[in-house]
Amino acid sequence: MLDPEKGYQPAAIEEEIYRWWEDKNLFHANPASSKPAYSIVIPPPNVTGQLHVGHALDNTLQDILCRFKRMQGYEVLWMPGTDHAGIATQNVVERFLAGQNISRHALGREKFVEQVWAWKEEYGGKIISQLKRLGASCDWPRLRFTMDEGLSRAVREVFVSLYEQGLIYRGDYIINWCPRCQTALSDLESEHKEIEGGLYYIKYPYGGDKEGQGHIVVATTRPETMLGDVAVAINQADKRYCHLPAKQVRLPLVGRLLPIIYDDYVSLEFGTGALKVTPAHDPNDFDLGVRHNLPRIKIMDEEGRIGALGGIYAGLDRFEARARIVRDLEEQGFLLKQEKIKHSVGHCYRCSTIVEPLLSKQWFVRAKPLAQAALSAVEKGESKIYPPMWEKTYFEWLRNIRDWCVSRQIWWGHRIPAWYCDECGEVTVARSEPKKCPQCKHQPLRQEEDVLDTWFSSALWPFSTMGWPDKTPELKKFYPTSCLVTGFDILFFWVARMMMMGVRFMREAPFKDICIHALVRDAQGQKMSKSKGNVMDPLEIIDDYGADAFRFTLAAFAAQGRDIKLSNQRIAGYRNFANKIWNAARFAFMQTEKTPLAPPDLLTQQAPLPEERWILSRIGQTAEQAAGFLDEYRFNDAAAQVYHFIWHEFCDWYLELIKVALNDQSDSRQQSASLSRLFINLDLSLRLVHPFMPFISEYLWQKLPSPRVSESIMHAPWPNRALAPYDQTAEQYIGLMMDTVGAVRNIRGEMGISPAQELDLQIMVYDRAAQDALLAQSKRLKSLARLGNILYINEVPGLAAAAPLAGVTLYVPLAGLVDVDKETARLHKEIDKQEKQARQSARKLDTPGFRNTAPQEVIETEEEKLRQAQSVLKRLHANLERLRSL
RNA sequence: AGGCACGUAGCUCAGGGGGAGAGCACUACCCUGACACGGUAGGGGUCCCGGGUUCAAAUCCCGGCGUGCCUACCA
Repeated sequence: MLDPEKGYQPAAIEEEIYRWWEDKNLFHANPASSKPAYSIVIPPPNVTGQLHVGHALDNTLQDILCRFKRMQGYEVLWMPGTDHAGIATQNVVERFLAGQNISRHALGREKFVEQVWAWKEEYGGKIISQLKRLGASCDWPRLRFTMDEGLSRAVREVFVSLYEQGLIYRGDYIINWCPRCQTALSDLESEHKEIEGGLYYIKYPYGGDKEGQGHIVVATTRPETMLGDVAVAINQADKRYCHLPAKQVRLPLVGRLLPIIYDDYVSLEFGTGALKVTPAHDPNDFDLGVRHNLPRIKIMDEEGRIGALGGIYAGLDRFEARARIVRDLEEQGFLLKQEKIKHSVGHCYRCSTIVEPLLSKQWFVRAKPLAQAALSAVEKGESKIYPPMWEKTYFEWLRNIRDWCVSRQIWWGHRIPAWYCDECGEVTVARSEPKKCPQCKHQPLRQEEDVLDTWFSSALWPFSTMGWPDKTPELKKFYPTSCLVTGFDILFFWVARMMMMGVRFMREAPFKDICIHALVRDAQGQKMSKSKGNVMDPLEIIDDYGADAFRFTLAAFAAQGRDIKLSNQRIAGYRNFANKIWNAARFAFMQTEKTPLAPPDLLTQQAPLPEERWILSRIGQTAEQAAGFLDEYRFNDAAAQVYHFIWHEFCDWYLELIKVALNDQSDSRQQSASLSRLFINLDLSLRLVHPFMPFISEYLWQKLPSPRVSESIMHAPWPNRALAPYDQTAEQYIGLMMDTVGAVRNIRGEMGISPAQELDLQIMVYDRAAQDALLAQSKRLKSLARLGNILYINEVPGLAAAAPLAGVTLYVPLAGLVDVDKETARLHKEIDKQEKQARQSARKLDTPGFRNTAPQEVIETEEEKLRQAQSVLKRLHANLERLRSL
């Protein structure tokens, strides 16, 4: 049945098991169910995406929760879907077309969008099938896409109603512009990175009637923007500029006269205290311009080139222009000095091009009122964030939120439902395309070319996927969702905005809990990236170790608030764990070949053995604790609990103990009863494993010869105290026995007595209950500790080795078993050897040349050797002591 | 610049006012009829440093040092 030669072979069963689950429709969530609801919406991966370890972590955690809650009797909806991922996808397809020498512009908008759809049809399913390999139990027939019919309707509905409520507006503001992607970006999409740049000090000579009588020095990192300067600003409190001779300066290279203005915004510390003001190309200067009513001179175009207003520099790329202007300033004596400076500069989060702050007409969402509601939902505890430290970050961002630029000058996305009348200039925002202008009746109207930020549709995900704006049974049953599981990297991009939209349009926060997990890194703690070549492919990991082992590793690592350092070594460890489970089950199955299962009435007649009561008690305890941990999203603690239970309680003790009864041919009734109970306990134990390791647990569960409570382990109840009652007596009995066996084994190991050698044991008892407990266990005690006779005594015999326990002291008579003289001689020899080793290592470490010249590893080896030798010495001396006492 | 986290065994990390823990790695012995992807036993730590609170601090507080991350409109 289970091939003993090869051990557990995950690849052989995973696909089959998954197909069976799908065929049986076991992931389906029924909104009409009377069970309590539990729901999660998947963070939709990009349609063009490949499954990476981040997805694997995220979805493993969600799957663990879903499977756990299903077993606890909830009607579970795990809503799957994919995201159209505006700029990212457009870039991918653009690059693909570029490979065929086709440019997006040559193709035209309509054809290009067709191409993207075709791309999506071809590759969009890839990540879904990859999620299936992970074991994700999503309700796949519900699969949604942010640009499908229903979700697009939700997007239009939200946009129009926000517009009607005055929460969406269009206007000229400074936005982040990516000259490569040729689109506006939101503040979040501009990633600040520290880079080395130049700080240029430029002389602006006094102008007007003070022409040629000195100058003011301004400092800038972007000298090319001076072409758009309209003023120089100083702080009134700045003593250096108390008595300026002039009210104007002349702009070098250009010759324009600029007013000197005064504003508190200008820092006294930075640069020279004088600030050049360029309202069309800097967000602060823009604000200054508004305050002081300054003109806006836009000198750069959308491709990052100097425009017509840039005079002789027109047509130059922004960085060429910078170099040219610096050169010209220098030649003409305007450049005072330049220094190197480290400063943070915005980069496009999709293509890493340096973002240009640009004056542009865009659509904005008024964020403050929406943010306020999202804020108070968490403050009031309507939604809880785990771990709580993220709350602060969440609050901080929402409190300082700025309006959200939602228009993008790309083609792939939801086209903004606004129409322009070229006749009268009227703008119409509507749910469906208006035939003619409502003002002047002109037709046809021209639709807005821009599309929405991809995060706009993601923000609606928790309710749009459930059919909103219709009132669907799904919304009624499953909204708000129980939990959102995601990485902290999209806390603002996505989580905060879902909160904003959810509270606004559903009047209820979209999640009861928000579980924020960390990032997956490589074994050295480096962020995985293609350029570093340290990317681990989840599919390769699954091929090598199995999905279960991979999942368990992720869960075991998912400690709150700490990044995950993934290593193959660790995954191999949990692969071994899967194998352990496999072999434990194999042991049970093998017993059926020689022992019949007990009929039901025999099970009621035959009282359970202490170890059977004990393991049941442990199952209950493990189930309880693991459940508690999962409810607090402490996946690592839950996983550790299950791991320890299976390996170190179920396998190490229960299986070893029960072998005694299973092999006792003199009592076939007990054999049968114990075998049947073994399967019951295996059944319950597999359930504890199932959320973490769904494949192996289902496979083995299906093979159980005993009757099962449900078609799949997926719907087998999570063990509780009713199924696995607490048994204090059994826990005490077995605990004492475990200690006793351990003590005997310790003596055996330390004294170098062969495991095959049968030992006698003398027990001195101070506690009557302990004696009774041990007496009752003597058969199993003999088997596990390989004992001959057990003797209960009242006084200390002359020749013995002792190990004290609670209530008893154990003596193992060693006369005749250990040749004291021979063993002593051996130990002395060994000690000499270790001392020599230690001296050698110590000497090497002491040699100055050694330390200075040797590579790090050599030193570590010597230190390791020294440490090792010292610890061995310590132990050898202890054993000598012991021998002397014999 | 501000904020948040972290510093515990060789490595990766739990824990958290009174006994210093796990997994892996390491050492020794064992191919014992579930499993060598295994078993049994064992070694190993100034819990970053300095102060304070306390009968008691790895744990709480303050201050350092170090590391990582996030936010930000300082030219």
